[in-house]
Amino acid sequence: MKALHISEAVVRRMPIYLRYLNEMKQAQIATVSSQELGKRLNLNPAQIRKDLAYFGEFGKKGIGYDISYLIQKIRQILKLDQIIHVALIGAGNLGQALSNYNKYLKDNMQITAIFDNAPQKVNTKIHHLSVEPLNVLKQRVKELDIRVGIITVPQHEAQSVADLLVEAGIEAILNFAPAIIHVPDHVRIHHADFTAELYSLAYYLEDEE
Amino acid sequence: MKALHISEAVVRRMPIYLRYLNEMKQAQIATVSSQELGKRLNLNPAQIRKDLAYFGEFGKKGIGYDISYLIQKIRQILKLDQIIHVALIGAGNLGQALSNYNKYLKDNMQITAIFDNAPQKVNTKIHHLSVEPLNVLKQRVKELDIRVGIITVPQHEAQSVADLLVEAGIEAILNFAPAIIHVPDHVRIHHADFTAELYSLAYYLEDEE
DNA sequence: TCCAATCTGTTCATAGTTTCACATTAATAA
DNA sequence: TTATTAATGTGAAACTATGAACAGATTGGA
Repeated sequence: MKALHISEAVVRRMPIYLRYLNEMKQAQIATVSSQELGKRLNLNPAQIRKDLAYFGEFGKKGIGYDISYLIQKIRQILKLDQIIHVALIGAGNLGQALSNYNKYLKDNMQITAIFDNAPQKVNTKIHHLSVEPLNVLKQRVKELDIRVGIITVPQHEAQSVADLLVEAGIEAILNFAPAIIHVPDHVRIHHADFTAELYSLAYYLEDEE
Repeated sequence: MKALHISEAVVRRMPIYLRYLNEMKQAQIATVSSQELGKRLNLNPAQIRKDLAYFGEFGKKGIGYDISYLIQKIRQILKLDQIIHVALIGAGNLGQALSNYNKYLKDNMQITAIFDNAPQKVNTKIHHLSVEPLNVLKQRVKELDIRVGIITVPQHEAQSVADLLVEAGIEAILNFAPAIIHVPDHVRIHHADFTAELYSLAYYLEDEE
């Protein structure tokens, strides 16, 4: 069932499904159809059914999907049925903002350590975590079983931080710095690039005015 | 030259090109080949050539692309040859972090107003901009010629803020709230969803450990 | 019980995207 | 001047993703 390769587009939709399913569950709703999901998430219902079918037969004909069951399955698919420890590197404004999200993530992915080299930041607390210097990163990654790194340092430091994370044995990186950074093939990297996102929006503005 | 429809994938790569070209220009480099760009940005050179060729013939055979000229062209394509005024709604941690980026953006897209309804935030200053309440948003959007909105309010307020922006006549929205929000077809919306990005990374972690 | 309605999983067609491969052009060096 | 090298722009091929359509399963009501 899991032998074949799942496209990135499919994987990226799974968390979207998961989040909305969680909302529905909280609203005490028991089942949902692909049609309803599609309307809510602006997706084609056939696409949703197909996405889910890559991983198994989770629905019931005539009924739809049992929400609790589907949540459980998607969590398994995304490996969120265990706690994944995450390190944040860069305790600036953005880093602090992201550590706020920890509350949303707490059951699944957890920011477990924050690193920054600025002397005025080291040892300060951000949401009950002490900021630590980068020279202990490698050791702390091992100790805390950290598998994912989030880079929120300035652009020109991003590559060296990534190198450090790779050396520490991290498996995946989410990079917020506005730069393309390079990592070995065995490390997964996603870019969350606010400026690029904003610039591409400009393309769609009306001409002239 | 611009009659045909350009795919979103192409548009999203343009700011990536632009950013790296700007770096090269700063380093006093005059020309670049698609091969070199591709190596640096992890893209296939043919793809880069084709992307650019959608908009015109900017390169020279045997030479490559003149960096200054290409920067100018991409700016035109992305409509960044004018100042685009942007409103930020939500003066929380994330909103403050994003307004830091204003310095990177200052020549092109500029955060011109910040809105938030929390009484303890209204009238405080963030990088020389006063936080204003949402009830003046519509008026201020007109006055300041604001065309783009960035949503950094909590999830459950995101849709109503989007509605307000649409009503104020905004043309494009960048949504940071972890929710799918709905807008009319004439408004362009992009989602910058940190939690979804992080969750999808988990999929690529090694099984077991 | 049986019909109508609902909704999944999947096949197939369509649409879109990426990559290859090459004709063409420009610069450089012999 | 003439080969050689470097690099673009683009047609065609390969690959990927999306969407329509339908068989089959389940429910609920007549």
